Amino acid sequence: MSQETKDAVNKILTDYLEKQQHRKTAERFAILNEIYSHDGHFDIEQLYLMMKNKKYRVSRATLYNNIEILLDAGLVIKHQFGKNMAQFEKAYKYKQHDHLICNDCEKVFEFCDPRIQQIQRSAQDMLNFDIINHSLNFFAKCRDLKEKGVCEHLKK
Amino acid sequence: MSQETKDAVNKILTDYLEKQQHRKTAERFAILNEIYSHDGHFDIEQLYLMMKNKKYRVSRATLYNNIEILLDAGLVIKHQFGKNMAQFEKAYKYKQHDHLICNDCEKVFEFCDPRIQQIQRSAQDMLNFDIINHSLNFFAKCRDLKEKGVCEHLKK
DNA sequence: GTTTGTGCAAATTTTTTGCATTACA
DNA sequence: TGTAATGCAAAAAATTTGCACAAAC
Repeated sequence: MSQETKDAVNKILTDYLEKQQHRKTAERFAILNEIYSHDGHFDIEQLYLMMKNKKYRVSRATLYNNIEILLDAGLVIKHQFGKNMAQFEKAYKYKQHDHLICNDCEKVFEFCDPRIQQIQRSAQDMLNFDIINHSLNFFAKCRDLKEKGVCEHLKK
Repeated sequence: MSQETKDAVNKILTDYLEKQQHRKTAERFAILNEIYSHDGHFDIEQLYLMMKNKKYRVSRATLYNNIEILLDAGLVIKHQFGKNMAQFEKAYKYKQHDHLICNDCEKVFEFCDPRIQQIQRSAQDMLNFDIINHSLNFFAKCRDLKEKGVCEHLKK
């Protein structure tokens, strides 16, 4: 990640922790750093393994505790793609996108559609909420698999 | 539920089971019936408890197995509202809707917006899939709680 | 110095699996 | 009758909790 992004997310976390009167521990910044060093989705176990052999090895309990803080600070977003295991993703300056999950091979594809913002505005005004984030998942079957019996995704 | 709906979903399940060459067991129809006897969201444990004291008491394993069949048959839809426990809901002739989850009290609100269908069409054509269903969740903070310090939802 | 946060291991919760038994086809 | 489905209990997977120790403030 770029140095600007790195600085920006560290500042956001610092400000958040001060505002919430939480302590600025080394682990919290190490976790944030690790998350922002990778693209794509991850779960707690993957994050644990990624950090395990690096300078900062943190316990799973600490990861579970701090992912909540990062979620609340808006630095991470949480996904539930149908499996019973939460997936996460960095959120800062990472382009808004949603997901299509293949029912056949379970692969996750991304797409963007600005119209979701309009739906969001309507919903929050109707129900009198301020929407912090959203999760839109489409569950689908591959046309190629249905029509030709094979598809590109299953090969990989 | 109305008798027509009852008949219709039983027919859908019968056809599905025949097509898939799965057996038409009493448990499968009992589970379907129980699900269509209630409105709202439920998890496997609640379904288990609801059936526990009735004429059909089924094991949790059977519920887990058969909810997959009902999902695949399009008779039930699955939600993940942020907790690590899947929630389900009947799907047949139940108006399409999505959910807004309050980050403060965890209550779930429903809303409808036909524009989601347009997004769905764009996404499936771009990625070459046929979308079977979708899940759109908004996570939000209550304006009343923020502005007045109290909100209607927390009282209940 | 106080108190929050961390690490570890144990406990809990949710879901899956193995296997003997039942019952659909 | 052969085989898929069920029930039960045990196992696995994911997350939470309790407590002693470490480290922010």
